[in-house]
Amino acid sequence: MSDPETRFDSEAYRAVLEAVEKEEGPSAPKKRLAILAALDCFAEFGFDGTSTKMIAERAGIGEATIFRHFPSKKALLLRITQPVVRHILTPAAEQEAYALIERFREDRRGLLRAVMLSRIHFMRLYEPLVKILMQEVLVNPDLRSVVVQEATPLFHQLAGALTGLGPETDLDRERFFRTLGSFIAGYFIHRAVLASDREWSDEAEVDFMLSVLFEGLDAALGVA
Amino acid sequence: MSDPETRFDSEAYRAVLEAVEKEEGPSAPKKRLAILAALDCFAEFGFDGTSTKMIAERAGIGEATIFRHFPSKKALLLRITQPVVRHILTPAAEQEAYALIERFREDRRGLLRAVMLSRIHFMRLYEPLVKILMQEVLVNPDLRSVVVQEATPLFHQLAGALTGLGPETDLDRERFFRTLGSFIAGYFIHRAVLASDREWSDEAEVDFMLSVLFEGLDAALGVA
Amino acid sequence: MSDPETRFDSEAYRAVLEAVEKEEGPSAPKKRLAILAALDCFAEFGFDGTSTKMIAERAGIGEATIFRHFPSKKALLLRITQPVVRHILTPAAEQEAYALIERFREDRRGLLRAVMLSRIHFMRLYEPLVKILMQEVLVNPDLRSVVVQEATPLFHQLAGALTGLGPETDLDRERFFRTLGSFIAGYFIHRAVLASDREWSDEAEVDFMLSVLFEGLDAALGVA
Amino acid sequence: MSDPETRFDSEAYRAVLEAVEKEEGPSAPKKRLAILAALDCFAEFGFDGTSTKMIAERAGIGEATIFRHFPSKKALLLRITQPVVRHILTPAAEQEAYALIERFREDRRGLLRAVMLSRIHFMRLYEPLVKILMQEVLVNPDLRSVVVQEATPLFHQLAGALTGLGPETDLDRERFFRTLGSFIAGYFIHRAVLASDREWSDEAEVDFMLSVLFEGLDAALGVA
DNA sequence: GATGAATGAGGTTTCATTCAT
DNA sequence: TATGAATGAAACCTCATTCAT
Repeated sequence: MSDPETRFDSEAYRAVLEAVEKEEGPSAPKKRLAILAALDCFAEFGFDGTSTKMIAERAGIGEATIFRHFPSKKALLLRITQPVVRHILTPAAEQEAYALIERFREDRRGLLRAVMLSRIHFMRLYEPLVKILMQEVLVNPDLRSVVVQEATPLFHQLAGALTGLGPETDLDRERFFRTLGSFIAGYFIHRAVLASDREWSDEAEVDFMLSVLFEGLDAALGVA
Repeated sequence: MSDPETRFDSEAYRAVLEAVEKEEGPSAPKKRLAILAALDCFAEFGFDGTSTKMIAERAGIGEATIFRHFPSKKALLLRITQPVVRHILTPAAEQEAYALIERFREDRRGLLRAVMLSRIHFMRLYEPLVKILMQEVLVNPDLRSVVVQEATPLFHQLAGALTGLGPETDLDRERFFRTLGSFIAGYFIHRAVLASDREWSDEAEVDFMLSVLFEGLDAALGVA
Repeated sequence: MSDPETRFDSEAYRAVLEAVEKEEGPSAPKKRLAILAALDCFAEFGFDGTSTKMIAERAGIGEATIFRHFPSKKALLLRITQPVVRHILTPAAEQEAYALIERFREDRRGLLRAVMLSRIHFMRLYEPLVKILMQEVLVNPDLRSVVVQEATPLFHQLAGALTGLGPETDLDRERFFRTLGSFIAGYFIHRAVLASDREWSDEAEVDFMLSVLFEGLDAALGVA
Repeated sequence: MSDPETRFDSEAYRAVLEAVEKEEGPSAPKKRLAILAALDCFAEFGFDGTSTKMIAERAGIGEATIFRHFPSKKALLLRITQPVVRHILTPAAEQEAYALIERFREDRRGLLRAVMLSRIHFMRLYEPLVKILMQEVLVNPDLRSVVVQEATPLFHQLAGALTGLGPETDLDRERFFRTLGSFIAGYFIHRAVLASDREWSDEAEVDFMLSVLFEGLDAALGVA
């Protein structure tokens, strides 16, 4: 493996680090390496599939150093994921949502487009972390409830803006957001896991989805 | 924990057993218990989060018995998942696809409805196994390629029947199936992971999705 | 590996079987296979390096069958080695020694030659078993004392015949037999372990050794 | 068992440690204990007859500590035996051989005497290790080839010095060294295994052997 | 702050052996 | 007689974590 100092020099890793340090203050250089290597390993092998030895090796540090900075392996996971889930997913997203709602006041399609693109951008930005979350959510009830709790208010806020449309019920909203969430999740899974080698235009993809959503499949296929 | 003999007496467990035994021949009673307990644990804790001791305890058998029937823990995972992925997902699904294509010759919407319902039925039937697959696919390259390999021909077959519609390209097909796949995956995730306590009508859900797909979101919300 | 029925069809294996059956009476066919496979494995991997599973596989029988015929793995070892050590090494050798002593009454060199050739023949005949003994003697005190006990009377008997020669002491005798034993053991080790692929003439080797013993190294090298 | 710190305080153990540390650098104190205890156990029970738990107990350390210093049990064996076989058996012996050859230029008997005494001294010095080698050489092909490889050049070198004597052939040399090797090996086996309680004078033994070798058995027995 | 050394607990797997058929 | 199934005990080895330096 390459030099640990340069190995993690991509946008994704820097973004997670930034989020973590926004909560914990600036960290010692070896702590940063530990965070980045853990992020990398958890995403690749899963939490239980990663040993602290692997992290230490990939970070180029001693195994004991990890425990200087984090009380346990589980804490390391949470100290990496929570800041991103909390500080990034929620408040930033909420702020952003306000701004978008303001900007696309009457333009529902434009609003939806902006939301989807921003969420896809987010997922691309935090790709390794999102992979970790997807795995852990299936297995770790704590993390599951954190994600659900943090994400729902955002959903409800958007719901108000996006739907002003005739006979809506809670069931409808839920269906609507499930549909929206599915699009995004499915898009990410496809891109990140199954077809990670191909390059796509996010904008074209989103426009296709919007065509389907607003005009139906036939129209979308005719248009795309 | 309840009596192992009756603990796994649900449709889901029976279906997986049947699929496994179709490949390996009928198995000794304790081997069956091992399979079922492993299925249960892997789905609940993930592969790496499950110890063979846990499986043995949940199955009510000795730990060594597992290794009489499976050469390793990894092999146990594959011998449970592969038959379902292979014998169930593919040939049965292909056969079924033929029948459906025949039956809904001119009725694209009807065909799509039938396909979605059957896939959702499948996911419900093999729920624990599907959970395992979702986790492992993110982490286990072997299983990943098995899934991709087994699933793609089915996709391509359906593509021919479902799309006969103006200017199609490979890109369109892919988008179309990603959209379809996302719907189903998202639906399953939502149902199985995030809102596992609620009861839904699969039919109503699918009809909503079809409305969106064929007539667009507004029409769907107005109709649903 | 080849068919177990024909795999062990060599002189060495037949000789051990014969020795065992002389003590225990004729044995069931699968018992014979167990004995032969055990002989084979013990010689190749050592007693502790051989598992009952390996024996069963090499014999083409079920693992449990071994325990039908032998109460334990250790007993299996003893029931193979003891008959050969007891009934073959000792009484037969003693009888043979009598005969040789009679025949070579005045011819010490001829007697020694006959003894060495017969012992080398014995080691060749029971090659796998001798390998087993060499290993176990280093590790298994029981077997060690059995071998020492069984072998010493034979040594003393020969001593009387071979040495009638000036100032002998017990120390001399011991040295003499150590020298003799070393020749044979070293010859066997060299042949069986270190240079198992080469073919030698036992007679030429023994004649060389005898030259050394009776005339000294220079004479031997000049003669050989 | 006695205190591990003092248990292994004999020349034999110190010599092996020194050889190992010459290759690997100085080792942590518990690593040294692990090496010594392993040496002890392997010599007493054989490699397969020794468990890592036994080693840990005899060393007075935790079982896991062994695996911090050696990647596997097999590696532990090799890391103990190889340095002795390599650094001691070969280069030192070669150097020594040069010196002896120089010193006993015309005195073949003196040279042979010195070589035998030095080899016997070596075997006494590394007694437990030599026991291990004798066992493993019969069972472990890796070690077998290491020993053969390391030992042959030394043999050939000595051959040139010792034999300058009329009609020699490769066959003669081989026989000669087999004879020599047999003497030494047999002497060691007798001393270490079969009659470990008795005390001998190495010098008297060697002189007896040399008498046999140079003047023949009768002369030797008359002289000894 | 950083780490090599150390380890108890626990992981997967193997073993010799028993038992039901 | 023969064996597939079963297993407690123990094998080798890994893990997350602590501690002395």
